[in-house]
Amino acid sequence: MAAPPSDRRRKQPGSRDERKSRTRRGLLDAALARLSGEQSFSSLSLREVTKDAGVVPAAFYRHFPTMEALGMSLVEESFATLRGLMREVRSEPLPTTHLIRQSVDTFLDYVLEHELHFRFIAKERYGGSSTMRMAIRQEIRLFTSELATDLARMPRLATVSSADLQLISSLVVQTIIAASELALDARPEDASELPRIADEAERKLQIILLGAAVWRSDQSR
Amino acid sequence: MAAPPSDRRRKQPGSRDERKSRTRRGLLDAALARLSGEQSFSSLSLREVTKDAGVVPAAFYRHFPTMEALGMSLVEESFATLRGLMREVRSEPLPTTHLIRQSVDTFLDYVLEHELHFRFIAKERYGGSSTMRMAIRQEIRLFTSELATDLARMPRLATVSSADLQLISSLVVQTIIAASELALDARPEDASELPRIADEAERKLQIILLGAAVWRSDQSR
DNA sequence: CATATTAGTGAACAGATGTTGACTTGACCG
DNA sequence: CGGTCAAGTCAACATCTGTTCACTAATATG
Repeated sequence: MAAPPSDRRRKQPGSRDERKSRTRRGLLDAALARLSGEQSFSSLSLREVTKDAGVVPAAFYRHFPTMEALGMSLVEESFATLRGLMREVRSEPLPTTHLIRQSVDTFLDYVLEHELHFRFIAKERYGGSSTMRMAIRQEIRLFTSELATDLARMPRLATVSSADLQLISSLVVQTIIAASELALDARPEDASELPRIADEAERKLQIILLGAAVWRSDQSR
Repeated sequence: MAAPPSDRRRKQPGSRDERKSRTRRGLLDAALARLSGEQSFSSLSLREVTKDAGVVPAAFYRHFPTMEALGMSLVEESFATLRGLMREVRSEPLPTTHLIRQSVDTFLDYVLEHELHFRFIAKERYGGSSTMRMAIRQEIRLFTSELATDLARMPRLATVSSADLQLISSLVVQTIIAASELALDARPEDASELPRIADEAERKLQIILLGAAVWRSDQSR
């Protein structure tokens, strides 16, 4: 008469470590999924996360001491994927024509591919706790510096000082971030929206690089 | 022997409407104050707001149907003050030298003067509900358009088409917003931080305007 | 002056929240 | 094989949440 024991623990396969890191991923993914909606991280509850991950609330503490810690992990892994993009781009030969347009397209594609991570960053960049904000700002600063060394290789920026390169890179980054945020909010039903955003970003970058090339020589005002 | 009745309702002066709008302000201010800390709007509870405003939770509904409505009021009044700044600036004669630097300083001063409002906007610009985000984006678009008409009066931009002016204005706005967000997070104990932020913004704007002036003539690539 | 409005009260509710402790049960290792 | 370790469970807790309802008392109105 005894029915087969309805075991709620039914994730069978894998060693102990594998199973642990799998539910850890489950928690991170559950949080990311929730954050793609209307909620912000600080309004996200531990219980919601564990529920979506298919785990009891108390199990959360086996993986993170607090929600804040989970948030920091999300920041870290978001920028880890971004570094992946940079490595990828650098390994390929640079296009000689339409370099700006191609870079914009590549970046925006990447953002949409990792939509949830970038949505999270966009929200927490200014909305999160101060430790989170500082962590994100630090990562962006790092990204800006790396981009600056890439910009130095452009012929028309050959004569620019490294301090000015930093400035220009910061302008480029803030422009591409703004475009990313628009792209994330673009309604998928309007297919013309994304190219328009890319167009605008491209033109902005052209203006910036144009100004940068004249910048030094005009230093005297 | 009867002590004077310890009336909890003790905001005496004013007509009924005055008192109503005073507690309404109290609610708005309480929310703003809370949001200057670590919380985000979506994690702000109705009870916290009413408690700080010195009013019982149920009284909230006499002023707003929901927290979301209070948030929209905050958006509205934040940008109302910003329009105030624009009117102010336009009524004064434009400085003929250091125009960019003076504009940057004026704006950043204004941001710090209305710190709480701008902190709120910074957080909710990407962290809030989609209706809030859209409202903020719309207001920024409006601001961008108005700035574009002002830019048109600059001698070196006289030949620029209105579509391009819009583009340039958007660049200027995104730069000044980025500077504002940095200024809001500047540690007050380091007095050198604010001028550095203003310096950076000034130089960025110079690059942009420089590029804009050459832009049209370079249209052929 | 009598009456009607209405901002604010106070208590109660059903539900959600973070954190705890003692427990099970399967994988690991000697 | 037998003991240890740890991921996950379960139940309980005190606290906070939004919303409701009937109420009070002061202002406004006719």
